[in-house]
Amino acid sequence: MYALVDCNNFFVSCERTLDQSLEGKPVVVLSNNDGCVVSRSKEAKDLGIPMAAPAFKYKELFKQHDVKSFSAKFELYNYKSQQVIDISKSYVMDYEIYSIDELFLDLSGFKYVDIHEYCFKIKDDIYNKENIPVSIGIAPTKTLCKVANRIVKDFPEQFNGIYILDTPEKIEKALKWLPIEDVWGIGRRLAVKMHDSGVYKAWDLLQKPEMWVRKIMGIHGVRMINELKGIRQLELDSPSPKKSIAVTRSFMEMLTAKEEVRERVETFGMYCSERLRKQNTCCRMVTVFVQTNRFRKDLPEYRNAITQILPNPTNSSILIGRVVNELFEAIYRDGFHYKKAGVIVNDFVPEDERLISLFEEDTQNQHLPVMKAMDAMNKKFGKDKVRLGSMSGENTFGRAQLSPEYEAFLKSNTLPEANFRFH
DNA sequence: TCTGGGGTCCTAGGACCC
DNA sequence: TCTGGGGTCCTAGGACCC
Repeated sequence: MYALVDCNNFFVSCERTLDQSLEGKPVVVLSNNDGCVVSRSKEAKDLGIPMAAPAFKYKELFKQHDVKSFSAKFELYNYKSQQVIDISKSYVMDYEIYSIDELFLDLSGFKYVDIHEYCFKIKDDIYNKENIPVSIGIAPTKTLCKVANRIVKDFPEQFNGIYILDTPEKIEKALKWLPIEDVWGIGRRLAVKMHDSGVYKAWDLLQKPEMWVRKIMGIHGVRMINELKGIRQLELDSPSPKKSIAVTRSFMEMLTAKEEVRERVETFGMYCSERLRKQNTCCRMVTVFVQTNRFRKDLPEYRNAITQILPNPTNSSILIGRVVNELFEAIYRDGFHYKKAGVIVNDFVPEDERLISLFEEDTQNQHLPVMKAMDAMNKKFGKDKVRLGSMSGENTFGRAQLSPEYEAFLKSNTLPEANFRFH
């Protein structure tokens, strides 16, 4: 059996560890620029605030019901996440970190242990030490763990945070209850196709011929069906180095000056380079994109992206910055109101296995010591203390004022690397 | 006034090879 | 008259996840 440990409304729970008085009140956490809602307490959900709700549309409601809202504090969330992982993994031999607020535990080999009781101990331990409430869903496959977790959350009084989905009878009952769109791996598009074909519950999908599923959903669908039947198709993954790194942001205000956009894009490129060096890889591809505000139908729309394959893999901020600049020049058009831009790097090779083109000058190795020194100084003295001349050094992204509790937290903790998948 | 920021995997089609 | 077939690699786009 696997267990899925899922932190309840994780970002909000993290905020509550800093301020106990938030307990029992409606609380939301907002994305960058305080744009939209990314985490909601139960009380906030009950007020009808949907996930990803644009904050400006709900301002009145927030005021009316005294909803507390916070800007995201990712250092805090990453730190708490690591604490939860450390506690959970101490109970098992094998585990998989699935996201910032979820991890799978391998319970095979626990034949003679009362799994239910054991998972209660994990849950209580996490709550006692870290003040983070979790739900645990237990089942023979990952997909069924997700279902079990959903059941825990939908029937809180009945299950008290833990549910085991093990017998065929329980599985059948659960799948006849679960809407198809809530199955792990069914997104918005597939949900529509499912409804069109009369599939409304997870159970209905199992009644469809395999060929049909294969045609509509590809190989995912076949795996999904087996997983729902309790036949294991997905193993626990061991942590793997990233295959792409992206730094993208929406701007607080729309930008019309070329140099302002350039400065941001160059900064994004530098962040990408830093993250490449952190995992000791070089990239062979760089992509730059810019776009206008797609919600402003009154303004002309423009979006473009361009990718360059590098002759020699690199993680030098200087070399990547140069490429980013060229690409930016190639796609930037005057006369638009830019709202968002980003840099994405991919196609990685380990730093020490680079194959060098014979015909292109390669200065990566000259840059590396300087870059590593820059990284070390930034680590010691704070983010962006040492930077390239092209960066303005201004804080270009908005963030609300930090609470005193959070300032205290930042001072008192050595923060772990922020390399989790989001959420 | 104001709408997030990351990631992964799969597939179809084209280029190219013999 | 008649115009191969199989394979790989790459890329863009689409789907999904949190």
